[in-house]
Amino acid sequence: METASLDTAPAGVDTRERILLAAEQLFAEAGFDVTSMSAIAARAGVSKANVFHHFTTKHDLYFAVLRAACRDSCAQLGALDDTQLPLAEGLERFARSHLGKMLEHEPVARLVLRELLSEGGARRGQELAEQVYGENFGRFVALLRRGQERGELRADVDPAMVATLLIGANVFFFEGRTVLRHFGEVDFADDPGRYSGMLVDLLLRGILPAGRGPGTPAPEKHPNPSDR
Amino acid sequence: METASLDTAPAGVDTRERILLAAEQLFAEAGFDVTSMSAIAARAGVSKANVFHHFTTKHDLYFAVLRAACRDSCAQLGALDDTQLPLAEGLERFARSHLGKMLEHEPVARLVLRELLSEGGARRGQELAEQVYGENFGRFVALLRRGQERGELRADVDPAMVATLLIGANVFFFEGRTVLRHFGEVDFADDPGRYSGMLVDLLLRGILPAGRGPGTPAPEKHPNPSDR
DNA sequence: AGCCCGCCTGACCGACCGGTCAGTTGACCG
DNA sequence: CGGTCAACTGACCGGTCGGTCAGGCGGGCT
Repeated sequence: METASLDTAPAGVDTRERILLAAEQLFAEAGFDVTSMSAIAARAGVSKANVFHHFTTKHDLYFAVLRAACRDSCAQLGALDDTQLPLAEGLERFARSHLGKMLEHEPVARLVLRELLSEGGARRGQELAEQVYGENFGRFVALLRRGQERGELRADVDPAMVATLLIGANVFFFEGRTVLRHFGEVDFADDPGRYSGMLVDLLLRGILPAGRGPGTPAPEKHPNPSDR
Repeated sequence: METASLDTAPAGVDTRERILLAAEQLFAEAGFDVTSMSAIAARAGVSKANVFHHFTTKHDLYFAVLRAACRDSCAQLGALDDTQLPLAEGLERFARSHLGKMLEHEPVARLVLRELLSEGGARRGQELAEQVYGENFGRFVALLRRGQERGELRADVDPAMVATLLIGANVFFFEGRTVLRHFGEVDFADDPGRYSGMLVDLLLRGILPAGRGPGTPAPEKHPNPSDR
């Protein structure tokens, strides 16, 4: 059952990943404290003692899940800084991609966001987001800065501020959309494409140099999600 | 000990609020699941059984804390919609006030934000934020819409989107500042006044009608926090 | 063969959880 | 004075938690 002749279980290393998967799902659903090791073991189809055989402690397992999740979710965002797109298009592409990835991997995103609020954010959030997210943030800021040097961005704005604003808008949409949905004034809570469109539209007209409008004076009056 | 002659303990109703206060602090620090009723009782200086005498269940106590917290934090934001300020100033004032209140009542804010991610957000978040935060959001959007009718706001932007973007930026600053602090590119993580200034600057130049700049062509190159 | 060593399990432990209960106190009312 | 009731307490309950332990199993090395 382990000579790799079967399609399901190549070796004992497989159960380790089954445990990781089960833990990721359960942690993301209910959080660290509510999820019990017994439940993880049950979903993974192994004994609880076996979980402790692979991961010395509950926190150890949690960090392993967090690390793997961040690695996966970040690896997919790296392929946009080499493109020499005009800034407007690069921004739009990044915004859509970033929000899309969050929505696509909702459990993991919730897991990471919850970690931010967990008062250990000063310590855990530092080492985690610093190691993993800091890299992507830096790349994004560098992209903006290059655009700024090329004159596509107002000279008196802070690229880091622009990046923070865009990422923050996406994060808030992600975590607040269930509430936004019930605000009568909001009609974009279920349409991330439209949200991204309006977001970069708002952002651009504030970012572009004063006398320098985008190619078309009014690029899209009602940014429709027809490109999806 | 209850004839109101003493300065400390007017009556038995006082312990109820001591319990509420202790619960608010502990829930905000560590979350619902981690906080034990024993710990709440200990901090309140009463027996655990007494806590259960005043609140039938742990969830009951939690909801009481949540309700009181939202009531308090929202009551302070209501006094800005009657002002007939120019839009730019109203925006700036709202942004600063909103972010300030969050930072000022950090434990409560964390408590509410955590509730958003708690997968029951579809139900609890609805009834909670809909009842309490929906009102303020609506007032803010109405303020923007009035400014739009007066021509101070581009006609083709969604006021609800502007409100979402501003509030989202504030929320993200609040929950992310401990991580932002460690990004070398960010130098505003510890200066909410500067953040608000840059935020509305970015927002405004995207909001104002095309041919209609603010009173001064470049209102502030480096928005310094000297007004604090 | 004999041995070893990862992988894995059921049974178990002490600690702590949310919640209950019998009972004490003390103010108020007749 | 006795009776009532809310406020309050210490002791306690069943259950679950994270984590441990002794040992079974089975394949690979010598």
